[in-house]
Amino acid sequence: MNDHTSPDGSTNRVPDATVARLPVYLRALTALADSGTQRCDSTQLAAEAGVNPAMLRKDLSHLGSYGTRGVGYDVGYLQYHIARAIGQTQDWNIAIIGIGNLGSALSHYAGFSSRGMKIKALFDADPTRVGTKVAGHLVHSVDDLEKIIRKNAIVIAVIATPADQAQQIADRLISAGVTSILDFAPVHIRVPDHVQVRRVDLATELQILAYHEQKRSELSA
Amino acid sequence: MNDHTSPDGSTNRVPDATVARLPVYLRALTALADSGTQRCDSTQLAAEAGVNPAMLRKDLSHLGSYGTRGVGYDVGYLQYHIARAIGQTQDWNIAIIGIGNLGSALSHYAGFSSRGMKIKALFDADPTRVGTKVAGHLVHSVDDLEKIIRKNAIVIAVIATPADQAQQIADRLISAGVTSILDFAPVHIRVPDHVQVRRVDLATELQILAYHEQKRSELSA
DNA sequence: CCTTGTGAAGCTGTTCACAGCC
DNA sequence: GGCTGTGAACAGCTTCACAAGG
Repeated sequence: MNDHTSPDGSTNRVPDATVARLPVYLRALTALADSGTQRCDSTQLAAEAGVNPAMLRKDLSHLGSYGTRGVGYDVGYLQYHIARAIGQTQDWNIAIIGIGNLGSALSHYAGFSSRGMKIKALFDADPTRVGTKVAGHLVHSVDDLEKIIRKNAIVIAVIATPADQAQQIADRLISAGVTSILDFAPVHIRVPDHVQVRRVDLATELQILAYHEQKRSELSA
Repeated sequence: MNDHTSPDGSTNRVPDATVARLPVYLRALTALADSGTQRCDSTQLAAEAGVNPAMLRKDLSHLGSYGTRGVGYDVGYLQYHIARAIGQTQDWNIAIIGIGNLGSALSHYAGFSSRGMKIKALFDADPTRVGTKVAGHLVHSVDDLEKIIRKNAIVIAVIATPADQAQQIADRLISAGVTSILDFAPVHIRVPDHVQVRRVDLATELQILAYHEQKRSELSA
């Protein structure tokens, strides 16, 4: 037995790699639950999530002991405990800055709200977009960024602006209280230590695939 | 000195973690070049890319020895060699399947073509979308998938369909010759060993940020 | 003298294999 | 008997610190 989520509420470190997989497990469990499955073992769940069963068990062991030896896991029970661990029991208000093609697509994305991510404010610098509605949300002027972020106490924001504006927008978001940023702009943004940034680089993903394709074709040379 | 890209063309293994950062370095170099910088050292370039200078140097050492001790790197020279290493000297034809909000945004994304990724074909299952033009490209019926993929010898494809169609589309793509898939659908897709998949999960990225936000707020409890 | 390129050390993450428990 | 939970072995990645070399 382990220390995990101690009775007094003090929790210990879950490895980053594990944290990144917990939402995947949760999604896999939801899929099982939707298909009427009430119990599963680590092999099934791992297959659904696309990982090795040993890794799944090790990951879950960082949260606590929510399975039954010789039997497996109760889908609903495990679902609840993972959801709890990753903060899925509460909703998070988010803002999206830059309502171009990508920002607009993100605004429409149904996967956010089903995961507890509530879009609370959209911003754009283009006066022809300000005042329009996208996916049912009013697009605010970026001039009102600080005011609206503060008023709604938003701490998670998505940057979908052109590269040359990302740093400046990040600085303003942080000054208004944002402490987590998802960055789609293809530049590294500099932030203070207390702010976390995750970057998603769409072109880079394709370049990584292309690298391996190239290696493959070199073999036939 | 090292074995690296041997004279006979046989290359050796570059670590995956390095491959994933090479496009970032290339982008950083392009930014420097655009601002008129001709020479840089590992500290500058690493700062631009958001990594530790030692890691940058170690990464580059897997490609060869393209710097000058006591001086630094020639921007254009290094740019060329990284571009060469990741296959950026040729263009890659890609297909996008699922032209909803996300697929449409990806079709418009300028960052692809500037990185050598040429959109060659768009597909959708919705008859009201088939035949329309998105970002200058005709949307084909998914019925013609195999035919068009084969005709254009496309090996890299992007799946932006709903989750429940992703596996079936992947199977069809692979049967038509695709060997690299970028998957935006929130499910793990099963593929043969010779096919590589990279998954981008937008909601998961926000959930990871939320996890750390939650940890933070627990401290004040 | 300055910065690269790189062994070696240290760290993190993954897999194995089996003890523990139902 | 069978599956979980986990120590121990392993593999890969990052950082350090310095020798090599312009």
